[in-house]
Amino acid sequence: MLGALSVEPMTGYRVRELIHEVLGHFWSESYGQIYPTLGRLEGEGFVRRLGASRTGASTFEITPAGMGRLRERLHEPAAIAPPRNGLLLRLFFGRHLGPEGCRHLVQTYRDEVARHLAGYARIREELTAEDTSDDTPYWLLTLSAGEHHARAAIAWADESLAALDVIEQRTTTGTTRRRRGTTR
Amino acid sequence: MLGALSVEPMTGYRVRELIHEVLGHFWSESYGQIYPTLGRLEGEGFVRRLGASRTGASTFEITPAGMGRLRERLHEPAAIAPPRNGLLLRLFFGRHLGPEGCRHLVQTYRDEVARHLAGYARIREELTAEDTSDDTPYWLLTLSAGEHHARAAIAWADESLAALDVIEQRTTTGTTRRRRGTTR
DNA sequence: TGACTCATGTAAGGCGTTACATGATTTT
DNA sequence: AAAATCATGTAACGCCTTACATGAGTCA
Repeated sequence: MLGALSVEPMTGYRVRELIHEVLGHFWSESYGQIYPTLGRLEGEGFVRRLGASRTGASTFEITPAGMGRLRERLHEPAAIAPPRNGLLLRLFFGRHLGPEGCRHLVQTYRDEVARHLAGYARIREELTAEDTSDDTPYWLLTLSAGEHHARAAIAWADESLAALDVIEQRTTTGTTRRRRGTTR
Repeated sequence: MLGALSVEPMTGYRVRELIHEVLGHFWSESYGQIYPTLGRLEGEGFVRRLGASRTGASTFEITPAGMGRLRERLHEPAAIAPPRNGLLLRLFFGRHLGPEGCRHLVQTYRDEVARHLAGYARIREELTAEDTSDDTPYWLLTLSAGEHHARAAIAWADESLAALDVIEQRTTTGTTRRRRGTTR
C-alpha cells in the first residue's frame, strides 16, 4: 500500500490494479484488503486523502510520516510463509499417480513457467529502454529473480520428464537389466 | 493426510511430525488442521481407527476407499496460491531501503538457501543409498526441484549482490563516467 | 442508450496458525 | 521423582478472498 503510494498518489482501485499488473508475479492484494487498510492508514496519518474529484473517487497521497513508516516496514525481515507446494506434494506421492499422471503435471507446469519467462523478456525490454529511473536497478533485481527461477524450473521440468520416462520404462518392461531407447 | 497414511498407519501426532520432517521444504500442516481432518476423514470412511492402545492414542489406517480418494485428489490440478514474496516486494521498493539494506536482505536469504542446499546433499545421500523403494524415483524428483531452485536462488543472489555494489558506487560517487573496482 | 470501465465498500466465509489445556508414557 | 516426549483436542484469532451491492463517468 505505502509502496504503491510512494510512486504517486492514486485511488484504492488503481493501487489494486497496479499491484496486480506490476507486482503480479510476486505479490497480490484484494479489494477486501485494500480499502480497510487505506482507512486504517489514513487514521494513523500515514496517508492523506486528496481533494475528492467531483465523483466519489478519492485519491490518496502518502505523508512524510507514511514514508517513514514505509522505510520501517521495508527494514523488517520478510515473514516466511508456511510452504505449500501442491505440485511437489503430488510428485512425492507420485507412485499412486503413475509416471503418466506425473508427466502431465510437470508438463503443464513447464508450459506455464515458459509463458512467464516469455513475459519477462518483454518486461526486460521495457525496463532497459532508455527511460531508466532511480528505481530501475531495483526493479531489475526482481525481474532477474523471476528469470532465474523460471529457467531453473524449466531445466528441472525437462530433467524430470526424462526421469519419468525412465520410470515408466522400468515399470512397463519389468525389472530387466536391459533397457532400450524410448519409442517416443 | 491420506498420503501420509498411505505409507503406514500412524497417529495424528506422528503425521504432523512426518510432514514436518520429511515434507518440510514444500508442505506444512498444523495440529489445528490434522485432528479435525482426521475426524472428518474417519466419518467419510477414508481412514479407520485401529485398536487404540491402552492409552488414549489412536493409530489410523487408510481404507481402500481412502486410497481411491487419494488418487482422485492427486489427479486434481494443484491450486495456485496468490503470490506473496516479501523479499522481492522489499527489493522492488529498494530505493527507499538503499543498497546497503537490500544487500543485507539478499545476503540473509542467500545464507538460508545455502543451508537448505547443504541439507539436500545429505538427503540425496540417504535416498541414493542402496535401499531404494518404488517411491525413491518420485522422491528424487522433489529433491531435485529443491536443488535446482536453491542453486538458481544462490546464483541470483550473487548477481544481485554484485549489482547492488554497482548501484551503491554510482550513488556514492555521483553519476560520473569512470568507475573503479570495488575495494577489497 | 447501452455497455464498459472506474470506483468504493462490506459481509460472509474459508483456511490455517497459535496457544493453551490436559494427560499418559518414557527416559533420566 | 522430575523432565522430556508422545498425544489429543479446541478456542480464539488473523488474514485474506470471493462475491455482491452500488453507483458515477466514459465511450460506442
